[in-house]
Amino acid sequence: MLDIRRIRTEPEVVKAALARRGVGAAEVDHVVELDARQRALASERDDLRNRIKSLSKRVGALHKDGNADEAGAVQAESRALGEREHELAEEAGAIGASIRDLLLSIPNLPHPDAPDGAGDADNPVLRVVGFDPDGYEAHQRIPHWELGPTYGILDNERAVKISGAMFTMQRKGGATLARALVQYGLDRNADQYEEVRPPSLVSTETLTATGQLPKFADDAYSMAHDDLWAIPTAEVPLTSIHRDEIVDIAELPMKFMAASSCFRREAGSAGRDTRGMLRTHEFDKVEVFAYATPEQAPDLLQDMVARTEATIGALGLAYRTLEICTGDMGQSHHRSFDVEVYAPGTDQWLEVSSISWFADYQARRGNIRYRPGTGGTAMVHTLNGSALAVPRVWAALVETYHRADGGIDVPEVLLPYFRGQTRIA
RNA sequence: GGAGCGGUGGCAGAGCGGACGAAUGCACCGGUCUUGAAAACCGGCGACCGAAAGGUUCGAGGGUUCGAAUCCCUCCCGCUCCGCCA
Repeated sequence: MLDIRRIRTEPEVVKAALARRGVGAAEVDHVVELDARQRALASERDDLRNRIKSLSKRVGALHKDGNADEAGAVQAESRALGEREHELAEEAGAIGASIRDLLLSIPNLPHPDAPDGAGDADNPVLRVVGFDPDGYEAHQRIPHWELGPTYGILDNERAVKISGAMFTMQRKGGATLARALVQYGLDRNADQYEEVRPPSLVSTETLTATGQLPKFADDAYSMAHDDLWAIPTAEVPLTSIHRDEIVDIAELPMKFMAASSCFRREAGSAGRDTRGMLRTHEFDKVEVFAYATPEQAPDLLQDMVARTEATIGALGLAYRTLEICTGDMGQSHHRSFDVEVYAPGTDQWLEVSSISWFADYQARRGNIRYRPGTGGTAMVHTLNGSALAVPRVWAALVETYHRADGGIDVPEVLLPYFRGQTRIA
């Protein structure tokens, strides 16, 4: 959510920033217009309330003096004002609600340094690490959706029987690999991040704070009987840990990490990149998250990117890092980077991490504040990133570590999680 | 799910129709004193909207009233007991 005061005082700046994302100005103009009306009504309403208050005090005083007649007259006057006040309050409230609805749908402003672009094709590649296109053998060029069933470590046919299309099931070493990656992802960040095991089902309010609602309700699973949604990422509950609180500036930055299942309906993407483990309705992910001051945020963002790169690199996988251009940013993003891993069998760069700085966009939705020390309160900044998203890393590992003589090796850094085994299969 | 009790400022906790944005204590921030600190004493101290005047805010939303933290209704949350359960 953008700051309404900013929209009010510099609408042209806001519109120009939104234009970089390809977003039109109609909503901004509408907000400005509604805001002016709302404030005029509120002012009139407040004036009436003030008069009603003074009249009521006089009624009390008059009764005390035994002057019942005059008290009755004042009561009648106050009652009339009250009717008008009620109308004004209702109208102002309704306009206020539409303003909020509009604000919730307007995306965040991109960072000045974020590259301009129309879509994902315009995301600049910042660096490519460990990639040699000719460095892969024929046995590494077999996609994981073939290797998986061959070695009995991926059983999607039965996952579909159990739950439907786009669900996966890992077995034996494949299941161990999925769980090992979760543990590994947490261990890589335990030096600085507090581990959290958050709820997987959250309220509408919680899902609204991060930006999934109201606009992207179709992308999330919801419970029929309760006001609950299945989380699409641990970012959602982590962001709401301090919702509606004023956090102590001395504790910033506050860093959390969590492993969770992530649930996504993937509405509209059926049949796209859905083979094997590429896109599934449920997957595991380790997420890192921080509340920070605006000053702390840029360095934290870079640190999160560096951590993810190191985590992937240590697995012996090739990866590349892209910055997300204005045309490809998520609604809540201020500045964003993706890390993609190379899967030789699939022969694709697979997005395994998205690391983003949200500025105060989510904090305003969630009312998460701190005291900057210059008087008053300010919204915190939020950042988060995938430390390790399991399925695509799983795919890249299985393909990369497939051996010429059969079998799949366990990457060295994952050996501690494999109960003494050195083979995934 | 049923019964009972309860939700008030950062925390604890009074108030239960009329000057209540709300006593008191703790915490916090200034000051006096002190070499410094503690103690003591003095003063300050919620948030939100608004340029200001002013308004909002006692779990949320409705209602009664000239006037609601206080009365009524609905909902949400917590605690205790019962039921069910990994």
